[in-house]
Amino acid sequence: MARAATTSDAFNAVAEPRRRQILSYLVIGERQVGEIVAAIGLDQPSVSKHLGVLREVGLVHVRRNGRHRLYRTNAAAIRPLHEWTGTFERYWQHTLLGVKQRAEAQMQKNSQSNRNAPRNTPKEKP
Amino acid sequence: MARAATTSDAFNAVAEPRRRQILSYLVIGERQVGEIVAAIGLDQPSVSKHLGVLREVGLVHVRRNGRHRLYRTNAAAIRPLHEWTGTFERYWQHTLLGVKQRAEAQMQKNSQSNRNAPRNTPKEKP
DNA sequence: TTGACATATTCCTATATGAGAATGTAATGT
DNA sequence: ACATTACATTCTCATATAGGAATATGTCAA
Repeated sequence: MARAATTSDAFNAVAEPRRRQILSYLVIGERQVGEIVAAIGLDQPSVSKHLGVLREVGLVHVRRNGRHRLYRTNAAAIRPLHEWTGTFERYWQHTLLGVKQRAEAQMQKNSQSNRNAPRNTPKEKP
Repeated sequence: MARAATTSDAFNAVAEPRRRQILSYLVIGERQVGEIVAAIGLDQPSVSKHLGVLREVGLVHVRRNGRHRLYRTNAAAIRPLHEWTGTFERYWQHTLLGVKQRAEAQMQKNSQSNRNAPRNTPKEKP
């Protein structure tokens, strides 16, 4: 069997980086395709195709307004992904730090208002 | 350009359902490949290949023990996915219910200890 | 050494991309 | 009616699977 279709579920649809970009962009509010094209920096047909995939799995909603189409992110469709990844939360909390150290880190965070916080988990050695 | 490799990042690796199954199974603790094969119900070579993908993106760790290899989920590698999906949280909270109704739902949840809670977001009309 | 067991890798093939180019379609203005 | 604007769709192609079958590698036991 080949790889599952990108339209088979939200997990597959979101695997493509440009589609994640589009979703992040469209969560702020409705935008027409031309705006997305300008914001993402991809040609119009490619954007339309990505929007087609997102539409098919329900990750975006469309509304027609004259000759424009207004897209917006359907955040609710992302929720299952958040919940699945969330089932691992209690495990990664115990991965790198001991309980005591995490408590200290928490206090730091509370007092220092968390500036320059790294966005992602640091890469691990291969 | 073709589709990005499954090994290009955690998003792509996790798009495959069997790999998600494997990750959920291996988060409990170390298991050897034979156990995974039995638990997942897929032939051994396929499981080995899925494990190879998960290894390459750092979603699992391996340890050799005699002729067995003990795999376990590296939950920390799932965290970036949880965080990305989490950026949409405040939007889906306002999708279906008004503030008042959500408050009521919250009280119900607190008093009733949440039995028979649905696992996923219900499907939407096509 | 030889054999058995546990995993990994290679080869094969049908299928599905994502981007680029070209074209189709619908709505609006004049 | 016609040109223009705003999107969507179709076609082509290089590339990457996922699974099945077969085979290779590595480790222990006798």
